[in-house]
Amino acid sequence: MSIEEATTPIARVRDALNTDMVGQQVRVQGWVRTKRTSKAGVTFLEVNDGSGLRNLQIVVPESMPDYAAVVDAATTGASISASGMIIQSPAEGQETELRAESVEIVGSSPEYPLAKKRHSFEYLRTMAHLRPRTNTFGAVARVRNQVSWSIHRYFHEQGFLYVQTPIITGSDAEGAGQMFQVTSMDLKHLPVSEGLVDFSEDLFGRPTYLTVSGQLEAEIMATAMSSVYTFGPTFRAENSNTSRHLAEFWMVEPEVAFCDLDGLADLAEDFLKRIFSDVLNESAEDMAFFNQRIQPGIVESLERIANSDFVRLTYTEAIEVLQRSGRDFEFPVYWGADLQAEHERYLTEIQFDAPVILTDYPAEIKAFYMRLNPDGKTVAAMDVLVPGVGEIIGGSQREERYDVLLRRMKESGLDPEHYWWYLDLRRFGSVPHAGFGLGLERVVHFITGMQNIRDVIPFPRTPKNVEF
RNA sequence: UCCGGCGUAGCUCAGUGGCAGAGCGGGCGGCUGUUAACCGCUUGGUCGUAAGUUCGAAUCUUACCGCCGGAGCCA
Repeated sequence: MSIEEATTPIARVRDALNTDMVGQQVRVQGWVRTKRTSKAGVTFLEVNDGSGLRNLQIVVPESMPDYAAVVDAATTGASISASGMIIQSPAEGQETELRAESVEIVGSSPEYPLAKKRHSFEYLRTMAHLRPRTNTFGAVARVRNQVSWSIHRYFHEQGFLYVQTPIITGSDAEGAGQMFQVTSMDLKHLPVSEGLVDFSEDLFGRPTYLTVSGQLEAEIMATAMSSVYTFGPTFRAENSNTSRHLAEFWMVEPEVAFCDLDGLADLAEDFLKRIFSDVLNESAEDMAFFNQRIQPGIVESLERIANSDFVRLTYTEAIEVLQRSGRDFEFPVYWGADLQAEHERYLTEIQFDAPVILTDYPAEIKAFYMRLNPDGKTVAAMDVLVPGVGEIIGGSQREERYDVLLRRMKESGLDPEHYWWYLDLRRFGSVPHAGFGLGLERVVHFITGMQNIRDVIPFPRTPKNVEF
């Protein structure tokens, strides 16, 4: 590389596609998507660097030094660095192109396994190290980034404090499924005392687990800082084999002091609408791609949702709606039964065709920390259901009354001594508070219209899948 | 974990008891300011693994492994 080339400003592909750049001398670095050689003495390289969906066409003239060698090595997948001038393209298909004066092959790519054709998502999952280089997975990565930013921005603007809750926890029943156990002990030589593993030998001196939720710790922070949220990885050791579950996923959990269930539902609705409109505005190109190639109508659907009220009804009302529907459900509908996927789907896809916020579930089917309603049989719980994906948010007003919480804990078979600090929050300045959990992947799943949640996280962890 | 479906060329799939196939990709050649390029030729196989039935198995049976879809659990 000459000194002149080294000092040429680097342009991202996304910027080089802008007609404002015409006449600029730039260097573009990226990976070759396709190569087309014309015998008229010119080769076209389409290059992408992840900055956007569209590729930059680099026109390599035969007169360029090392033309034959460069063109030979610039195969699909190769990384290159090209210098030249951005010009207005004389041909159809793109507004600008780079007229190369020099092209350096940074890394060649013989026998690249991803052909220039459509691959099944199942096959691409076996190529998780290369699939970010495809249009679909590049777009997913950018939308996921946009959603993450939007989440932080929303809460920041609302005056929430971003707090970090632990990933390793000593609580063995946070109320959300099977947990992964964490240990530093040698599993081949476990210290055993009276037939049981002696955890006093373990690093923490007791059994520890990967967190399934940051909620309990977020409640601690909320009862000091008022409005907080966590945003981090969570883990479920369930043997779930579905298109909607992961063993490791990212969850956003706001927790708000001096807030009841109505306030929480308002927050959830405002929050979701904001994410949807942000993505539509700021990832328009990628969303147009999903709309065209993945799920026709998804853009219009998101626009409608962002601009209309969510349907709100209580569990009891939902049961009545389902019973009146005349539908022959596989699982019977009666008060006290947990709603099945088919019931949720009926409500959100057929009855209302909109997001639905269901509230006030029977206490028996919900967690111990949810606030008992005055009727004594329901709790102030809330699920937000969206068409296609189902439950996207689960939350509740928390039980702030010491005696009620203690009783509910015992009824759930939990040892109050393990939750002494959680109970303490109800002894010292207790306050009504509420919070919810939103699965990042569920949101991206819904927004992109991708069929499988394993395709909206770069490195999915599911049973028997941890290669990358 | 349960139910159902599927494992055949690098990829997507056809072949359902009698010679192992197509399209795409790869290679070679032609053509072209090209752009899902196009045209011709060509390459390419442990039919998931193991056992069984049969004169003969990719095809039928059994077990196992893997993948996909649905259900449950949930976000």
